[in-house]
Amino acid sequence: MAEEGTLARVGHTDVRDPIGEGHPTCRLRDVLDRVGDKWSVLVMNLLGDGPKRYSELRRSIEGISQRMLTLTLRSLERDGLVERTVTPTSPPRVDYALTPVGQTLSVQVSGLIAWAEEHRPYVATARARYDDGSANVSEIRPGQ
Amino acid sequence: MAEEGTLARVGHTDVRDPIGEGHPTCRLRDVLDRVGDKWSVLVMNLLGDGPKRYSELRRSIEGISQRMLTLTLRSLERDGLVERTVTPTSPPRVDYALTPVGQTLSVQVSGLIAWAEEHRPYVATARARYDDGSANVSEIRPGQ
DNA sequence: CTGTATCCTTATTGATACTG
DNA sequence: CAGTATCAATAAGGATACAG
Repeated sequence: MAEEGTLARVGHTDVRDPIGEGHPTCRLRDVLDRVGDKWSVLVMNLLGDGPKRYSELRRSIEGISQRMLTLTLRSLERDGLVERTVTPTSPPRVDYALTPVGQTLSVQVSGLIAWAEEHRPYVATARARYDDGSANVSEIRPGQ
Repeated sequence: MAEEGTLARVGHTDVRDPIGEGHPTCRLRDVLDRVGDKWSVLVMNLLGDGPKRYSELRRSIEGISQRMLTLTLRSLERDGLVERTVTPTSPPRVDYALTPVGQTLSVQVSGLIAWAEEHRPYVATARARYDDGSANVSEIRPGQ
């Protein structure tokens, strides 16, 4: 799925699955791709607090480009996870909100985020330990 | 983070955060990257059923290359999420298992997967509807 | 069996400029 | 304000060959 000449969709495999019919891997791939791109979860999480305008999202996320915000939003909209509401006023106004189903996903996402916050110190320590002791071999349990 | 000349680590930002100190975005990025790569979650999920050998994982995942399996496993090990046990027998044997903390993550992952399975039909429908009606403009609520 | 090293292709993201 | 179009850079992933 390359950029076909215009704003392309964010990641996400198509509805047809690439490997085989009911292969368990494929079922999973769907969500993982949905949650796996760089911005979707961040956007979903923000929208979890309530509807927001395009510009609000843009400011809140900080590192995101217009391109990626639009791409992410479109993709979420396509999957029925967020709803886009255009108010064609003088400077146009567009609001985004989680759909009911989108909210159920955002609950899962929150769980993930909670896990992250709780275990970040552990992971940081583990990484330091790993990166440190990568040279010596004493972790293969010498006396066994 | 490019491939530095050898098997490089899978995704994952470093411990230092790239934007700013306590920026909320960065906290999240940690997990999202962990869960966001193509194979980590699949591996964690398999290991959720109990320890498995390298070759078992390889067969179970189907589309994965040796390279990516090793990369993923190393990365998970580095973060203290899986434990690697080498048995230096004649044909070497290596087992991988979730650590206690790894199991807590796998619980979150399961939630995500459950969500996926439950809402896949909805998402598929939403996509079809979106892709279909992309041409006409009647969704901007003409009568408002 | 369990990896590692390379090379190569493609996917993803960012920067920038421009439009209704 | 809320996008879209292009182009360029990078990162991720796969294929293949080789090694302990």
